[in-house]
Amino acid sequence: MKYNFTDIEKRQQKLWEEKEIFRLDDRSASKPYYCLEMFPYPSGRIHMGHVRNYSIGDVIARFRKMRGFDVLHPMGWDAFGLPAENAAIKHGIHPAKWTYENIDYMRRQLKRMGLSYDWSRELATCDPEYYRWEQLFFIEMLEKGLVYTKKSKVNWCEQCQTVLANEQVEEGRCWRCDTEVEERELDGWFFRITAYAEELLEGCDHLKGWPEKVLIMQKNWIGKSIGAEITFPVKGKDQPIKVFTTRPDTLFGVTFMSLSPEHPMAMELAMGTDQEDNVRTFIEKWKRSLKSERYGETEKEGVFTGSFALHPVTGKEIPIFIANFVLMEYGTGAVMAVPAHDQRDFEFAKRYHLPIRLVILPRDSEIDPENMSEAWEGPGILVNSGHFDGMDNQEAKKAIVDFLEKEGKGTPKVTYRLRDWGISRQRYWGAPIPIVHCPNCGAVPVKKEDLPVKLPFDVEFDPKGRSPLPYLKSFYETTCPRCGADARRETDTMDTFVESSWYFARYICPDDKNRPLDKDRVDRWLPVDQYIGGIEHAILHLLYSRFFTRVLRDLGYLSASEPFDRLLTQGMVLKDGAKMSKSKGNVVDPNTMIERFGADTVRLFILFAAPPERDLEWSDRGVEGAHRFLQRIWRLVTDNLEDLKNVRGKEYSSPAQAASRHQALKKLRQKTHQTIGKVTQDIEERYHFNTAISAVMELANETASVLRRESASGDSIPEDALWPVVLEALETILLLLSPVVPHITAELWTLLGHERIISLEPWPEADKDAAKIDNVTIVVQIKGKVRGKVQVPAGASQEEVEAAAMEETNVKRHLEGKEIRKVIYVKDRLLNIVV
RNA sequence: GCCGAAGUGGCGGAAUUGGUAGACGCGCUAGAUUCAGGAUCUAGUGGGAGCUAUUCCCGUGGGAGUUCGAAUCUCCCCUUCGGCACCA
Repeated sequence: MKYNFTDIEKRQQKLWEEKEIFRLDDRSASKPYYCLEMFPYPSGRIHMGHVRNYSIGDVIARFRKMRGFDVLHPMGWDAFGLPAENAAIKHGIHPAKWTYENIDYMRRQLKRMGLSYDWSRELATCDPEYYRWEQLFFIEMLEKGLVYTKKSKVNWCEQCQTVLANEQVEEGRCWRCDTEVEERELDGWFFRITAYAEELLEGCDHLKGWPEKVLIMQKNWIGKSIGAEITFPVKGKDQPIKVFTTRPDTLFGVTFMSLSPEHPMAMELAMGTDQEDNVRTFIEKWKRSLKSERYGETEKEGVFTGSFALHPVTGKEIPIFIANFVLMEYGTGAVMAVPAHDQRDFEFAKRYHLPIRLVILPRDSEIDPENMSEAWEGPGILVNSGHFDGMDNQEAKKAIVDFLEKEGKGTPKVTYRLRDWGISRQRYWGAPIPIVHCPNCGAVPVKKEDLPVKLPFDVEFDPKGRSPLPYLKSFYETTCPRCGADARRETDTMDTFVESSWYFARYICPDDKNRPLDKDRVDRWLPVDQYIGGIEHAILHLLYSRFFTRVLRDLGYLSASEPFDRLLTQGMVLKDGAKMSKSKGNVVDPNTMIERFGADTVRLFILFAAPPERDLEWSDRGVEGAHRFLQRIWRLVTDNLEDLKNVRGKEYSSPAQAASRHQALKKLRQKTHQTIGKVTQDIEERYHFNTAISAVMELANETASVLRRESASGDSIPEDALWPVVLEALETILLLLSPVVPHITAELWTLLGHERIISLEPWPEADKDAAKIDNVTIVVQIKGKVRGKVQVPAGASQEEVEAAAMEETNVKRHLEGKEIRKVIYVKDRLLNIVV
């Protein structure tokens, strides 16, 4: 019988669909398990990254199901986004049509992979029935003060004709098209993610099932700094300048002050001084410079303002500079400069010949205050610091802030790097922001009962790429929900990351027409037990989802604080050492591979070639190898089908009895049950599918070798003993492999005469007695070098093993004339004799 | 610059807690089968030495250390990848 994977896969998939075996009734589940993979953007067709992502998720979902869990395993589409609009401009096809056609095609592709999704829960985020709820959240967040609008400097991508969030700018470039980002002043809507900064940071410590790497990236992104805000009076002015510092201990080392060129007082300080022209020139030059020129480590430059601040403790005059390296967005836009203990201030002081005043003396290294070559940023003892002298600098931080606070000159302060999430996009293909701009009332939310604000379909696309919405009268012309006056509808749409920040919750109740989330149902399933996706979302999507979950919790929609209990970040799929991409021409198309080898082979290869978190090198030879293995399994069952089927009909020995009748069978049975243990552990605890698969390969090899020896040496093993043990081994192989290669195992399972679909079978349990090893090989080392091996019964005492070891000729040879000083014995493993 | 991860045969990788380094697969070599190729099967496959023995030496990026014993722990260095990047 030939392994006709095309027919088999088609037939099995049809059967699963007809019998709805992966459909879940979430309300009657007694052992809920939520397995989720990041949903795809319907870009056209799936790529190997998707294949890997979904194969990993499918093994976990199928495994859990066989372990008796009620598995929620949904799939949907992250369907809003710019490529759809670009396609519209380029090919004249409507974004909706383009998107839904892609969804249809990609859904077929996913189905061909044999993934165990409950397709009845499928959703697309561009569906008004989906985004209407998001508009509702927006309004409720607005009511709670979690949404606000402001005019601000934003990241603008000219190519995409839209604003980008901070998280979407990578090295000063657009995350999507790599265009250099410009700065623009624009009105925009913001989600107050900073209100949750502390909670999001603190939450990282409880996400035990997340990779450390992702948590560190999130923590860094939130960027908490503990310090103080200190007020410096300005000589001859009423208004003081506030600075933020994490080093209040260095307060007495302040010799000047640096302001950002964007600081509101920058120009004012220079007015009327002889520095006025210099400062104006400097600021103007800075404003003209590109963001990319300011970015990174550029030469420190600045200009004196002509004004002086007064040291809050000593009252000494401190020159105020404008400096190119001071960021307006962080802290207060002004810094107290301590050149002796901050490298940037040090470089600046050197360049402009400003005094350097040492106030922290390191304990063990010598510093010559006259000839410092770099700032000392380490710990030490305070000097030149008035009555704080002699104090440890860590203690001094608190002491000085306490002192300033008492004097009314400073307060403890915590600052975060995280900025609020700008969600306005000047794009068409997104969820409309449910706001109306009224000349009398200002920005007014749409009435909840009027939701959704539907995205209009009959639009003309602008070849320059601008959104058509601001030009579409029928859309923007409206009346104020509050006063009824003629008003203009908001024409920006929401960042598509908003949709993906809560889709995992909607999958639980996609059928609910009356509310976004049914709390009772949602609370049973969230957080997601296992989430799987690419590392590229380490900050973006994963941070936004964590934020959104907390918002929904505080709006009363659900109880969870975290969306994802465990997170698995899979590595990339590479070809010839590089990420697959059209421009490099190293793309391997999943379709081609599935046609040539079948979905099972592709799944098997991709899971076998590397552990999931690591990058995976695509290898055509490796795929052939995976296919060969499946062929072997196929033959192993079909070549012996009659004998195997006979086992149940005839009065054969039970596997346990049969094993006791022949050594080779005992060994095979032992291997069978050991493999169950190993595979279960590898999948359940470690997600190391590669080693799980290799363990099954070993069992298959052992089974084949028993059969081969049997046929070669005639009838040394009685049939009624052989076949029960071989059948047990083969059925175990099928069950253990079924989450990985569901089609071939299902087919063979049926051929062996089983009525029930293999995916509905319980996961095998290892028989501890059968798996037990009775003889172990103990390594005998002499001074840590292997000199021999001895066979002893498992659990043998040190005396027994020593006695056996002394019989070994090679061991004897090495011990000759030497004195045994010490013997180390590790039970069932090794004996080390030290001479 | 800072933070993090990784470095093991010709290749992908294994070694879960410090205890036989190289499981499993790919590739390669030889043989069987075959008209041939492919497929399949069998045996071998880290390097070196060798009185061919149940042998010895070397070997997990490099160097030191801890230990009876280190791919695994500690310190220093090198390389690659990822993240952040003047965050006061």
